[in-house]
Formats: sequence, C-alpha cells, structure tokens
Amino acid sequence: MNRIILHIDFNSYFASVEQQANPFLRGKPIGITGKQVERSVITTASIEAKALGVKTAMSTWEAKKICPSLMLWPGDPKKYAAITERFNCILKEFSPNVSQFSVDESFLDITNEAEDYFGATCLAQALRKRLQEECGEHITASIGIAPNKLMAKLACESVKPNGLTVVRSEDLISFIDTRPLPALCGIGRRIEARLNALGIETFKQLREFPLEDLQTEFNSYGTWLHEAAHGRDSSAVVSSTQKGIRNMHSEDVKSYGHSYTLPQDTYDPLVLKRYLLGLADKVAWRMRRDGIVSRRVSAFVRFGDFSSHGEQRTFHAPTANGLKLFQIAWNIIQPHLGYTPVRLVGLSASQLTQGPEQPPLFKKDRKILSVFSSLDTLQHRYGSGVWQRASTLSAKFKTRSSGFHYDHEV
DNA sequence: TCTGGGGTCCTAGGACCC
DNA sequence: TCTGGGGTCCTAGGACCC
Repeated sequence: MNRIILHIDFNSYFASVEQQANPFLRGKPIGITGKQVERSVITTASIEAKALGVKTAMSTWEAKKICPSLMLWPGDPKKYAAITERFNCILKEFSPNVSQFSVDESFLDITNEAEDYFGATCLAQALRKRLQEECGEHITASIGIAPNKLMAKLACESVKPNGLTVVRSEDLISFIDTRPLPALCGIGRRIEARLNALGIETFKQLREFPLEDLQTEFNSYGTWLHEAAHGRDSSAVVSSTQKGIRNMHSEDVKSYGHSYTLPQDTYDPLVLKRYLLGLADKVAWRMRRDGIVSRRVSAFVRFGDFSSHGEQRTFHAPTANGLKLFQIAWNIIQPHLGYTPVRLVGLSASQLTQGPEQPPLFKKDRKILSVFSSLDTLQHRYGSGVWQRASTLSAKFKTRSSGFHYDHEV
C-alpha cells in the first residue's frame, strides 16, 4: 500500500520564537547565535535577515559585515526545546505516528488519517491552522507531503518559507528532476563534489549512472543514492509517542554530549578543568534522568588555531557519575595542552545501556551517590542550574580554597 | 580578524578469541 | 616452520544532518 508521509519544518525557528515572544524584534533582521555572541555563528537567521544575505553557519563577524543592521541574539536552546514539546503534542492530535527529526522538524505518517492526497492536503491545512492558534502568527511552518520521508522532506524544502507542497507517486520523478543535488538530505558538499567528478550534476544523470559504478565509488551509500534518485525510501516513521520528549532519548539515543566555547582562549588548566567538569556533570545528569549509564567517553579540545584533538576511551564498569566522566576526559585532554591556547572543550558519553549504576564498594562513595540522588531530585523539580560544584564557580569565588581538588569534592 | 552546539552513521585497521 | 577463517571489540577519522 502506498504510504502518505508529511514533513513539517518550522521556518527560521529560533528567530521566530524570539520574534513571537518579543514584539520589538518583529520585522527586524535578527540572528540567533551561540552563547559567546562575538565568537559564534548564526544558528538561525530571521526571514528579514535572510533577505539581506545572512545565512546559517556564518560567523557573526561575517554576518555583521554583510548586514550591519543585524541584531545578534544569543539563543536559548532549553526554551526552544520546551516549545517543540508543545508542538509535538499538537502533531500527535493529527497522527499517532510522529517522529521528531530535529528541534524544528518532524515526520508524520498520515496514511490512515488522510486516505488520499486530497485528504492529506486538508489535514495539512488544518494542522497549520491549529499551530497558528496555539503558537501565534509569527511562528510559521512549511509542509511537504509525499509517499516517503525522503521525498516529503525534499518537497518541504522546495517551498520555504510557509509553503505546502504535495508530490504524488506518479509525479515523483518529474519533481525530483526540478531539484538540485544538494537539496537532498544526504548530499552534502563532499558527496556533491564527488558526484560532480563522476560527471553527475543532476538527479536524472544520477538515475542513469550505472549502479555498479556508484557502488564502487560510494559502497553501500551508492545504493542509497541510486534509490534516492528514483524517489525511493522505505524507512518507517518510528513513533516516539511512548517515550515523551523528556524521555524520548532513553530508548534509542546513542550519545549524550556537550561542548563549550570559552569566553577567551586559554592555557590555564584550572579554567579548563572547571568547564570540563561542568560539562561532565551536565552529561551525567541527563543520563541519570533517563536511567542510562555509559561505558565510553570521548573528550576533545579545539585550539585557538582551530586544530582539534579528541580521543575515545572505553571502560568496563558503566557509569553516570559526572566526576568519573570528568576524570577520564581530563586524562584524554591533559597530555595535549600547553602549546596552543584552547578555544573549546567538549565531552560526550556513548555505549549506553539502561539501568542504574552498580552501587559503589566503599561507604564514602555510596554517601556521595546519595547526595547526587538528592541533587537530582532538586534538579528535576527546579530545573538544571539549581546546583553547581564549588569548583566550577569562576575563579574569584575560590581564591580562598586550596586549589582544585577534583577527586575530593562532592 | 574568522568558524556553535547538538547529534547520527559508516569504514578501515588492529587486537584478540575460537 | 608456517600461518585459515570467522567473529567481536576497540579506536580513529570522515561524512552527513539540523
């Protein structure tokens, strides 16, 4: 049976959320950035900013040069995620099969709800109306409808902003042929260049290129490209209704990570330890919240010259203990310090399994664990940021302490 | 005077086991 | 004195997405 898949993508999401919340920002070119506005990139440009040439991933410095009237606004990822949670509740009113693809994109399998493409169009219009009522007129979405996820996303991409495109099975090929290669989710800069090198510049050429030669060049990815050029994609919309947004990660998420660009590049190991421990605690808290433990840590630094270094370590007793994650991460990073100042530190935990950590052997450690359990309860109730290790406070607060005893503190 | 922060998947090669 | 074949686990690195 033919499926009907709907892809929805919120236009200039972070910028629209800010404009909806703050009338002063409406109609103005704004760029949402990372925490350190001056050392960051544009994560989302408002529609007005896009019209003036500002693009996602541009450095803020470059964006300002192109568009001097651009207002830079540090983003608030937690706020956006909370709003996404509300959107997802609305989407579930329209189909039980909703799969969140990113913070501002979701897929819905509406085969049973819509019955045919006319029904699908009506459903899409009703969905959009419902979203407007709930979230306000400044937050708009584009919708693509097609027989599979890949094509629904391609359709959605073709009508930004605020459009609705329906591609029926019989129109798939002619539709694909109107799109450039990089419009497909899965063809990035490198893949495009390699395709071009084979003389492939359009989907028609990709379709006609011998499958075996594609496989020689791209291995299994060659098969995928071949299928995509024919408009085929059999992947299912895997619903996350059972899990809820909070816990949607507990089942299939593969890693938990955080990274942080420092306010200034630094050589100071104490400063780096402070941030790294903060990141480790954030990662550990999310794991405990979701009932997950990890047995692999990767840590990385980016230096002032933008070279970077990272390594992974696997261990055999899975943990969700921030201090343990930190210690492993520090052991990875520490040997590489000292020659070039550090710009960014990051840490990620993977090889995840369900379940509580093995209770520690020693009484002292069990005591620490119970303290964390209480802190987790607090954090659950009042949100993250409700507690912080003394050692992760900025330097001026710990001038009287005896330095940084990361293995003795709670 | 420069480039965020969150993820996923794939491949290749070495170690190790049976 | 030579050295199979299958499988898993681990690390490094590269590509992609938003």
